[in-house]
Amino acid sequence: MSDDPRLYHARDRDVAPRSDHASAADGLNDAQRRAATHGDGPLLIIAGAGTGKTRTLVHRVGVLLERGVRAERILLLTFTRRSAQEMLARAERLVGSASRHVHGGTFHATAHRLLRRFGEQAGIRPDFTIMDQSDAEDLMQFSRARLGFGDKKKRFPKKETLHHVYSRHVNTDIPIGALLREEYPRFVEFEDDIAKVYADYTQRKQERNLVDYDDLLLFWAMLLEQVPALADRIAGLYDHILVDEYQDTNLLQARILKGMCRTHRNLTVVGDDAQSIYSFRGATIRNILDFPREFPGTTVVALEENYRSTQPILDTSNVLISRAGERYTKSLYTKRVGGDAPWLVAAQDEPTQTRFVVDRILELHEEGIPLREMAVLFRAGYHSADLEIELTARNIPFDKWGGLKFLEAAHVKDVLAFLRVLENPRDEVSWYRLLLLMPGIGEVTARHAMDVMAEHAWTHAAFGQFVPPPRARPAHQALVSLLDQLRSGTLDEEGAVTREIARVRVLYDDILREKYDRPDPRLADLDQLQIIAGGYPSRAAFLSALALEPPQGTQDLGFGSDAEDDILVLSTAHSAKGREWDAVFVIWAVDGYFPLSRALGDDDQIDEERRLMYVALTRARNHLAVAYPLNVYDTRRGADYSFDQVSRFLDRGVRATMQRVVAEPPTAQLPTPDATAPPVVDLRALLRGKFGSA
DNA sequence: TTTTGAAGTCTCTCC
DNA sequence: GACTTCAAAA
Repeated sequence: MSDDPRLYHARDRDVAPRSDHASAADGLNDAQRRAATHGDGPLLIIAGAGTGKTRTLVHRVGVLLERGVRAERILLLTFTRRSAQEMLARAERLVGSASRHVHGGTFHATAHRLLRRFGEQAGIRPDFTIMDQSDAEDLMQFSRARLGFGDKKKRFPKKETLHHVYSRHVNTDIPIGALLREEYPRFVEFEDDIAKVYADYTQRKQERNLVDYDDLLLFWAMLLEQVPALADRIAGLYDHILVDEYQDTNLLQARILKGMCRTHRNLTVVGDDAQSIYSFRGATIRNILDFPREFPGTTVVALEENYRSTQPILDTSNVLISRAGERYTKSLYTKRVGGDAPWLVAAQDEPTQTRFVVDRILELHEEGIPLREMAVLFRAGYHSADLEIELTARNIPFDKWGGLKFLEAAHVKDVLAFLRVLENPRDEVSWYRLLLLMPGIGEVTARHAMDVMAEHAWTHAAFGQFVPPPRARPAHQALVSLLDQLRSGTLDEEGAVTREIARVRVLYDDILREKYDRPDPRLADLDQLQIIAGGYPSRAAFLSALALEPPQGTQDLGFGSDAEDDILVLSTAHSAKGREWDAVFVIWAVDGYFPLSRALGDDDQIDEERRLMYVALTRARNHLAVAYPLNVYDTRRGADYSFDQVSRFLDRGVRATMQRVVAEPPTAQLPTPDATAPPVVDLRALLRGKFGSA
């Protein structure tokens, strides 16, 4: 729950004692020191890629502690759980255990903690369930259907679209109509109906005690802006607020920061406008560009000396980003000497590209670079499919970041639905999901069951009151007894959640085996889920943490990482942010892939894709290779083969900083068949025989 | 009337 | 390869 210490404090670990004479400001360059030792008042740190941003922030925390600021009065907001942990761990190494009580986490996790604590006084029941994005979309679908927009009289936006627009509206304050005109002109005519769906959705959430991601931020902002008594208490919790990756915050988050700084102005934000890559979720570069105006008297410090990459890699990156529109102009430089120009690798087709990357990885590995010091980056999760097959075939261990998440897998969500219904009997989304799993229960029966439960005020016994049609009776029976069994269990006991999942699986595993052709990997996922559950003190803590701090994938779960810690990383460019590797490969640098084709019409989106490419390139320390296949097998475009162009971001100027390499096609050629010779084996005849042609 | 199976339609990024 | 839409079976 909110007190789960793992989320907010640095992990306990051995700490090297600090010399009494050292200062947290030691070992920094001038600009970094200016930022770290800045006194009170707003501070904006413009930090280019690889310029020691994290280091500076960590040292600033150290300096604040040295000045006597109490750790628990410092709030460190980061973008991902990983960076929160990393920073707190580093702070602890720097200044010792004093830093252990610094509060750190993502905006959403922090909002969650505050809402559990203060929400009740603002009408939010403290036992709310957090919906992830797809849950929220499902709930939106209920509203859509209930209002009669499900019937296909006219093209009405899909639940994903409805949710996307809703979310953007909440995060950006842009009116619904404007969003529709901008992004979905064909739905402008439905504006009034869409507003009705949103009203229903909002009410539904309240009745069902559900909270979506956007609500977490929205309620936080509302507490600060509209409930003066609570606002003072909440803002009064902290004397210093530090925000990482500020370029990826949105208007709502900026409002929250403003509210949190009502009693003081000790706000430090760090960001790089050139790395803003989250506008799709409402992030706006304006936050960072307008910061000095919003907070008059801001001190601005720019970090431009790069400690990560070789100069040739920076040259390529600098030219690439110089094509972008509005930004804080800065040019990265390094004192590192030498280094090869990045490679621009032309490959005939995808297999050639794959082959090249794998061969080169092995080559570098031979030269002594561990696999974990190498990464392959791409625009979208599915771009690595061919590579994953090849790596598996050649026994190269890899870890994939981004893309399909463990928790988004249908079978994991299924099991969680049972737990969520126990936790919050009004959780309509989970009830629906769970009911549809049961044999003999379909959409109509499920709806009916939920109507009955609503009539009985969603009490625990309500489901038992429902009289199912004959076909569904065994399923109903089984469910009722399972839920009774689970509810009679003790809650706060060690390992209770794991045991609950085990009980659910007595029923669910059979359903799963029925549903999927290859059930084993999915059953293994559920084993993993039970293991993760073992780490949480209660069901509520488990469910909340899962929504806010999802494990990246099976490898994140503590398995494998010890047994095989030399693992290659495959990652989307988004998930790679904030990380660095000795050698980086960017694949699919092709127009339509990177940038993605759907961004092609829009200058702003193209700019964002360009920044994303910049993020990818600047992950590399010593070796950088950008590969593009010339011929693409792509059924989406109608043709089996299309001849593609190298990404527009690699224009003449950028290419001039790179060296060209031509990937050799895979050498293992099949022998050329002799068309005139008779077939050695007539497969068709064999096949006919196999089925005993009549 | 309800459920289930099959064909058809796309495919991003994350808290 | 996952999810929605459409038609057939119980």
